[in-house]
Amino acid sequence: MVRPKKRVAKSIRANRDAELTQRQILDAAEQEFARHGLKGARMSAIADRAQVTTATLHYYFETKENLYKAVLQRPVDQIQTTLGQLNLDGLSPEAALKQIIRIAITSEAENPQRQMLWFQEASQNQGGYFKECNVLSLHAHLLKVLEEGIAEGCFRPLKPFLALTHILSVCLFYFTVHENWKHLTPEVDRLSPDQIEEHTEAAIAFILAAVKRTAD
Amino acid sequence: MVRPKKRVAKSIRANRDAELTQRQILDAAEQEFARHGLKGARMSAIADRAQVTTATLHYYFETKENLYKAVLQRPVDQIQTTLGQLNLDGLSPEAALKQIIRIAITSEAENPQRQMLWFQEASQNQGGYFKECNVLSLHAHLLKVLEEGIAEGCFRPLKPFLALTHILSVCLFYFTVHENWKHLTPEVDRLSPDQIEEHTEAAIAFILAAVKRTAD
DNA sequence: TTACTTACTGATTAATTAGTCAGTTTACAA
DNA sequence: TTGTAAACTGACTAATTAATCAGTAAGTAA
Repeated sequence: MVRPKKRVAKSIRANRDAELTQRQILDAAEQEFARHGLKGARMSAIADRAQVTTATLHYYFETKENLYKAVLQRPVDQIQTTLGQLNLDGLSPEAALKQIIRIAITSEAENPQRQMLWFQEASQNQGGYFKECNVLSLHAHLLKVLEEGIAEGCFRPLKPFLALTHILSVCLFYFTVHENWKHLTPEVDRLSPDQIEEHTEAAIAFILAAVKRTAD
Repeated sequence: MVRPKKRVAKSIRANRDAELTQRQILDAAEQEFARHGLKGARMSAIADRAQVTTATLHYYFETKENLYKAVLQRPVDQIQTTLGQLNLDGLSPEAALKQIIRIAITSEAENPQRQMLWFQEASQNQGGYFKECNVLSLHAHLLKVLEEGIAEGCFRPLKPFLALTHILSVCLFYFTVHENWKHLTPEVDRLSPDQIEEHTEAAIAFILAAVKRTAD
């Protein structure tokens, strides 16, 4: 005798808003993938954080890998938007550089976990998912400013690409290591607005001093 | 009727050297954990790379977590040794700083994948396994040099801890992003000795210019 | 009210993965 | 040669995990 299964009624998700649900899933997935990478991330952890079941994850994104790709796509789009608003025309190389430093730090501060997403992707999957999209337009702007400044003589005769690396280092490494330094000085919240402002000012002073031609 | 199992004879591992085997396992595990973190790493991948079976991994290290801890311990011991040979007495702050920059870059260049090991640990496990050990003795040296230089007036009046961060950024971020920049300029091997030497020289020039008091 | 579509889930399956263990091979001492 | 301990493995188990799918609740239009 086969007893038909009786399911209990569900209340669950009040919203029933496909767009909102997907955004919640992507937010949760971004956290999880940033922490654990593609392989290390757990669909169940993402589902829990997004307050849905794993079946819902598959309903919207089919596979874990698709969800991962969707997560990677978001910051790309966002950076593209940010840079669309950027206009450096008419600024001196020095002023333009200051502007770029501020933008780099600000956009990183908004999503500090994306650092790790980016590094995980490069180290685990050889950056395959990033290959085609040019996230690197900020780099292009910076490189142009550096080359102009060197040509005009207001910057030292730097090697442009190494200088680019070192400048971005100063801006971004702060966020890369902030987790590592939590256990050094647990009382300081290095992601608080005023700590980030201090970092920004110090970074500008540091970088400007490093690249500007000294009076001779 | 029970047919008793006959196992075929094995040649396999010629060496049969416990110490060597363990080192091979640790090397393989360091690569795998650096790429994928604790959760994402696969015991089978480690076993394959080390040319042993997963049973051997458990024979020597019991659990995945123990193996992970053993992997983390090695760099700690190694850095401790390196710093034991360091002597900055009698050097000017500027010369001492140059020395520290060279050491930081050199030791990072020897094991560029350890960057990720370190970051993975911080982001995945809140740096729990690192808490008790003071890997940070290089930081202590650097901080001391900076404070002396500021006090003597040969460095600008920097905030010591932010300056420390920015200096280490310039030295280390190069290795953090080198995977990300492979797909930008695939033809350049940024880990080759001469590329690293270029980075070192540029980093020294950059940092010194950034911290030194300008003639006034 | 009814018919239909979309959003979402519980329960289950198939595949992967850490961990176990009895047993085999090698080195070496007596 | 024999005995013994250490090094190592093949074959297995238990647990975890991604993926599936039939089915249910909610919205919507006729």
